[in-house]
Amino acid sequence: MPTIVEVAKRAGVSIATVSHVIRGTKRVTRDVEERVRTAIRELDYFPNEIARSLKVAQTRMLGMVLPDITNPFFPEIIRGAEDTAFERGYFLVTANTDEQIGRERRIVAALRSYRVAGMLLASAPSNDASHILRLIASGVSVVCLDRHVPGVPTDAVLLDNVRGARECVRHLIQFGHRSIAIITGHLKTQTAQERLQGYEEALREADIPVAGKLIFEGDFREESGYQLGRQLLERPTEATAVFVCNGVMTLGLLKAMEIEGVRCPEDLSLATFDDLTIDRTFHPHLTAVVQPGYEMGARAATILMDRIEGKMTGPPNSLRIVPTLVLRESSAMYPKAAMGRARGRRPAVAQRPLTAPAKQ
Amino acid sequence: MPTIVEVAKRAGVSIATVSHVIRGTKRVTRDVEERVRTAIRELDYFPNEIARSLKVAQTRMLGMVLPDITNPFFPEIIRGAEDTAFERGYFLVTANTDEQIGRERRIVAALRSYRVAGMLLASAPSNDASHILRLIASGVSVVCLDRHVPGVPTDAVLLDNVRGARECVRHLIQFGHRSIAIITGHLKTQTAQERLQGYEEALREADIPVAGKLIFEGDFREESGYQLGRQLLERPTEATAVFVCNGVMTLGLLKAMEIEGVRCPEDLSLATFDDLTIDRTFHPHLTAVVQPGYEMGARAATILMDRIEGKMTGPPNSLRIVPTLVLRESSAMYPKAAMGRARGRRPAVAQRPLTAPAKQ
DNA sequence: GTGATCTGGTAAAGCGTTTAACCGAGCGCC
DNA sequence: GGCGCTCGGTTAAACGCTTTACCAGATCAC
Repeated sequence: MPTIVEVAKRAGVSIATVSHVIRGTKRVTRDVEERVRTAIRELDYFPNEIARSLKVAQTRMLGMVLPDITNPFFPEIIRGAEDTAFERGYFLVTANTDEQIGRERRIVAALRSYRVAGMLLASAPSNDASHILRLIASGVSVVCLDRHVPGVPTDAVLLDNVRGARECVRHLIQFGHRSIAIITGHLKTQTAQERLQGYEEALREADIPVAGKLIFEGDFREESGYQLGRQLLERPTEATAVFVCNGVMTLGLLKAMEIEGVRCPEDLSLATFDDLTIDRTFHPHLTAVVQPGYEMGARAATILMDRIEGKMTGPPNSLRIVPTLVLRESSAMYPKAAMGRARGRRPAVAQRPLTAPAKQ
Repeated sequence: MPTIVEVAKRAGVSIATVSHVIRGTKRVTRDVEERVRTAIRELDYFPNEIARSLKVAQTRMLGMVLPDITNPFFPEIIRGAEDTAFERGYFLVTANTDEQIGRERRIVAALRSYRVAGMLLASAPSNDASHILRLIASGVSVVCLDRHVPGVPTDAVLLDNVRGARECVRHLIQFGHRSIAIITGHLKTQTAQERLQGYEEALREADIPVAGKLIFEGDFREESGYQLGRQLLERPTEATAVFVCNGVMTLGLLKAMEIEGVRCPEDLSLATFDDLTIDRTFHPHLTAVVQPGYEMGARAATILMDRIEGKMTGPPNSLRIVPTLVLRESSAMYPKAAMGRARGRRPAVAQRPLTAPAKQ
C-alpha cells in the first residue's frame, strides 16, 4: 500500500505539497497539482486516515452503541444517523450490548481506545454509570438516544413517551373503553415509567380510577407479552382494551389471544407503542404510536457532530420527539354495537380480513 | 486524555515498560507491574489504538458494507458477524449502500482510508467491479456475503438458493399443485437467477412444463410484489400456488390478495423465501425457506479473520449455507378438498385464525 | 534599482505507540 | 574470581501523516 512519500517521489515534489493538494490547504500551481493527482491515481493511493487521525488527534468515527440491532426499532435509527454522518464525512462504528451492562462497558472501553470522536448511546439499564461519566470527563461527546443515562448530564434525543401513551389511551377512552389494561416494560426503565405515566394521566383526565390489577409489568420482550397476555386473558378481569408498551410484546399478546380464542378487536381492543411496519400486511392492522426512528437517529447524529465541531455549545439539553398515533383496525368502539360507527373514523381501513371468509 | 508517557512518569518507569505490561510482551517484576497498573487506573488511561494501528500497520476494524440494514434479513447477519468479531477483538464499521454502486464506491474508498483489516461485502449489482479488484490488489481481505461480485475471486458465504427454491417448489408439487407461479427478483442478480433455477428444476423433476406466463420478474421490493400480485391475480392464469422469491415481495403480494379478495391458502397457496419472524404472529403463517442469517454472518466473519491472521490460506472458496424449509399454513393441499389431510403434516399449526370467528 | 510583499514550495517536528537492540546487575559454575 | 547467562528494564527509531516556520524567487511601488 503506497504512502504519501511514494506519491511525492513520483510527482517530484515534497510530501508537504502532496498533503496540501489533497487537503486543499495551500495554493499550488496547476502543473504541480496535475502531477500530484496523476501520481495518486497511478499508484492507487489512499491517504492513511489512521496516520492523519493520530496527527490531528481526532478521528471521524462515531461510536453507536445499541442494545440490539435485531430489534426492528433500531435499524431505522441507525440509518438516520448513518446517512447524516456520512454526509459530513463521519463513519459509524456499531456495537450491540444485548442490554448487558458488562458488555456495554467493554464496548465503551474499546470505542474509547479507538478514540471515536463521539458516541451515540442507548445505554443498558444499570445503577452504575461510572463508565459513561469517565467517558465524558475524558472529553468525548456523547448524546443519548431513546433513553437517558440517569444522573449523567448529556444531550439526548428522546421520545415524548408520556404524550404518546397519553394520546393513545385517550383514543381508547374516546372509543368508549373505561376498563383499559396496560402491559408495561420493566418499570425500572425510564421509558416504561413514562409510558405508564401517560396511561395514568389519560385515565385521570377522564375520571377513571387507575386499577392496580389492570397494570401488568413486563420487560419489553415478546415472551413477557405472551405470558402477561395469558394472565390477563385467563383472569376474569373486565378489560375491554389493552395498551401495550411496545411492539414485540404486542406480538406476544396476539399469540396469547389466538390461543385463548380472543378476537381482536371484537373481543378486545388493542393499541400499542411501536410501529412494526410489517404488520400492515397482516391482520389485525394495529393501532399504534409510531416513533420516527430515522428522524431520531438523524437528529442525534447532527447534535453529536455539532458538539464535536464546536458548532454547538452550552449545557446539554434533551430533545423530545413527538410520536404519531395511527389509528387502525385493532382498536374498536365499545360497546361492540357501536363498531360500525367507529369504523368510519379510521384513516386506514381494512378491505377484507384475509383469513376470514371472503364473502360473508 | 492521558498518554503512555504520563503513565510511565507516574509509575516511574519507561514507556516501553508500560507498553510491555499492557501487551504482556515481556516479563516484569510484580512491583513494577503493580505500579503501572495503578497509574493506569488512577489516570483512567486507555491505550490509543490509533497510534498502535499506525505502528503495527494493522487495524482491528472490519468493514461491513450492506445494501440496507433496514431490510430485516441483514441485522441478523450483522449480529452474527459482530458477536464473532468482538470475541476476537475486532470491531465492525458498518455502512449502507442502498444498492447504489456509486455510494458503494465512496464507502469502500472511505473504508480503505481507514485501513480496515478486512471487509464483509454484500455488493450492489453493477458491471464494474474495479473498486473491489483494486481493494483486493491493495491487500485487503474481503469476503462476500449473500452474493458474489461477478468476476472477482473472493471467499464468499452464500445461500444455496437453488436448493432452497427447489425444495420449496417441490413441497408445493407434493401438495398436489401443478400450476405454480413464481415472483422473482431482478433477473440480473445472481440470487434471483438461482432461485428461478431451483424453481425450474423442481418443475422439470415432476415433468411439469415451465410456463413463461407463470414467471413474474420483480425486483425484491414490496411494491413489485404488490404490482405483480395484482397482475397475477387479475389475469386469468390458472395458478393454484405461488412461490415468491423473498419476504418483502410476499408482503406486497398479500396486500394484493387482500384487495382482490383472494384467500390464502384456500384460494391460493403461498411459499416464500425469507422468514420474517414477525409473521408468525399474524395470519397466514407463511411457509418459508429460512436463511440462517446469524450463522452466515458468523461464518463470514470467521473466514475473514482467519484470512487476516493468516490462519487460512490458499485460493478463495465459497461456502454454501443450506436453508431450511419450514412448512406453515400458507401452503395447502390441492385440490382444496384435501386440505384436512394436509394440515396434519404441518409442524407449525395455527390454533385458530385470529380475525375469523372464534367458534364456527 | 531597491526594499517590501507576495507566492509557491520545502524542511522538520511531532502525534502515541511498538519493538529491536542494548545494557547493567545478579547469579551459578568451574 | 572471571565468564557467560538470564532477567528486568531502557533507548531510540519508526509508522504516515499535518502543519508551522522558513526560504528563494518573482513582483511591485516608488
